[in-house]
Amino acid sequence: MADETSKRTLPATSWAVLGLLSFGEELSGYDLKKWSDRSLRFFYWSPSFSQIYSELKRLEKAGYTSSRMVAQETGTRDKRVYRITDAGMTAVREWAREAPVDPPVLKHGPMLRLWLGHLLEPEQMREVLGRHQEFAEQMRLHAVADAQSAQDEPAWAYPTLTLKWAERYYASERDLAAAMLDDIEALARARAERPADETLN
Amino acid sequence: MADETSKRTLPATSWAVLGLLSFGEELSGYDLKKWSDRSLRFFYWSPSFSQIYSELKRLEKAGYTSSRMVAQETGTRDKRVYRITDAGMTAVREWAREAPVDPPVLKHGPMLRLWLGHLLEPEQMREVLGRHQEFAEQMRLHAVADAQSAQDEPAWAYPTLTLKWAERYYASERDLAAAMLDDIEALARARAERPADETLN
DNA sequence: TGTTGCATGTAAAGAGTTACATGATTAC
DNA sequence: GTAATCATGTAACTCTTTACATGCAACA
Repeated sequence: MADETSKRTLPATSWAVLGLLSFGEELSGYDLKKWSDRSLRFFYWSPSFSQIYSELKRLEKAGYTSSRMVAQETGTRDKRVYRITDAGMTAVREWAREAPVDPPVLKHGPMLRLWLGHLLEPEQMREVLGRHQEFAEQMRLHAVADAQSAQDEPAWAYPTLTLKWAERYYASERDLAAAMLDDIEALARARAERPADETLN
Repeated sequence: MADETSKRTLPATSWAVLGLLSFGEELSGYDLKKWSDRSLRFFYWSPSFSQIYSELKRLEKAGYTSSRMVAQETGTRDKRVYRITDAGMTAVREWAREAPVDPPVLKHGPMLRLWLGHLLEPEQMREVLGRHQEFAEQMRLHAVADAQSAQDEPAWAYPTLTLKWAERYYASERDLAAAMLDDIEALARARAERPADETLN
C-alpha cells in the first residue's frame, strides 16, 4: 500500500537496501551500511551513509519498512531501527522474481589507464597492474573472511554463495592482471626487435 | 590555456573521450560514440550520445579539443568534427601518468538477484545464471571481433591488449556462472537430504 | 587531549540517463 | 511507405557523492 505507483520505479539501490532487510533483522542505517560493506560491496558497490538514510526514508514512505526509535542503555545517541513490513517482503520478492535483470556494469579504472598505454612508460603500466593485483587479492581475502563469518547460518546460504563467487571473481582479476603483464612484456620485446613502428610514444 | 582550474576536476568520462581522440583521428560525436562502443564499453561502459556531446563541449571550453564543421558531399546534415589540441595531448598524458587510478567499480545485476536467493525458486536462479552465461559469451565474441579488426595497427597495440584482457574477462565471467550453477545444485541436494532448515523460502 | 567508533541527517553539486525534437538519406 | 542510419542537441530528471553539522563514549 501507500503509493502504489512508486513500486516499479524504485532504483536497484532501493531494492538492495530492502533486500538487506529481507533477511529479517531489525537494523539501523548505520548497521545497514556495515552489512552492505560486507556483502553488496563485493559485487554491487556499497552506497554511502547519506544514500542509505535517504533510501530508508523512501522505503518507509512506500510502506515497505517500518521504524522505531531505540534508547541506548550505554548512553550513546538514540537510534532508529528499521524492519521490513509484509508489504515490503511481498514487493521485494516480486521484484526479485519478475523485474528484468540489469546487465553487469563495469567501470575498470586500471584498464582505462592501460588502454591509453601509448601515453605511458612501460614502468607505469607495470605499476598500475601491480597495484591492481594487490587490490584484487585484498578483496579476495575480505570475501573469504566475510564468507567464513556467515557460514553455517542457513538464512545466509545464498549470500554465502555470492561471496564464494566473489572470491573466485577476485582471484580471476588477480590472474588476469598477471596475464596482461606478460602480454605487455611480449609487446615490449617485439618492439625492441623491430623499433620502426614508433609512431606514437 | 583556457580554464586552468578545471584540469584536475575533469571526471573520468571526459578523460575517456579525450583519450579516444588521443589516437590522432578527427572524429564527430557520432563517431566517438561508435568507437566508444567498440572499445571502452568492454571495460568502462559507454557514455550516451548526449553525454558525449556535452563532454566535447566541456573539452573544447578547456582548450583540449578544437572543432570544425564539415559539409557532407552526400547531402546528409553537416557534421562537426573534433581533433585533440597540443594542450589536450599534454593534459591527457599528464592525467594518464599522474592521476590516481580509480578502483574498479562493479554493479553486477545478476549477482544482486542471486544474493536474494531465499526469495527465488531454484529454477529462477538457473535462468538468471543461464542468461548471464549467454551475455558473457556474447561480450567475449564481440571483444574478439573488435580486437581482430584493430590488429596489426601499431597505434592500436594497447587498445588491442585491453580487448584481449576483455576476452579473458568475459570467458571468466561465463565460467564463474557455470561454477555457481554447480554450487546451487550442491546446495539444493544438501537441503533435500536435510529439509529441517526451511526457515525462509 | 585527541582519535576512533557510534549515530543521523541536510545541502549542494555533479554525473549520467531518458525522452524529446529535428531532419536528411538509403535500403527494403 | 517505412525502417534504419547518420547526425546534433536540449530539458528534465534521477542517482549518488562530498562536505558539513552535531554530539556522546571509549580508549590511549
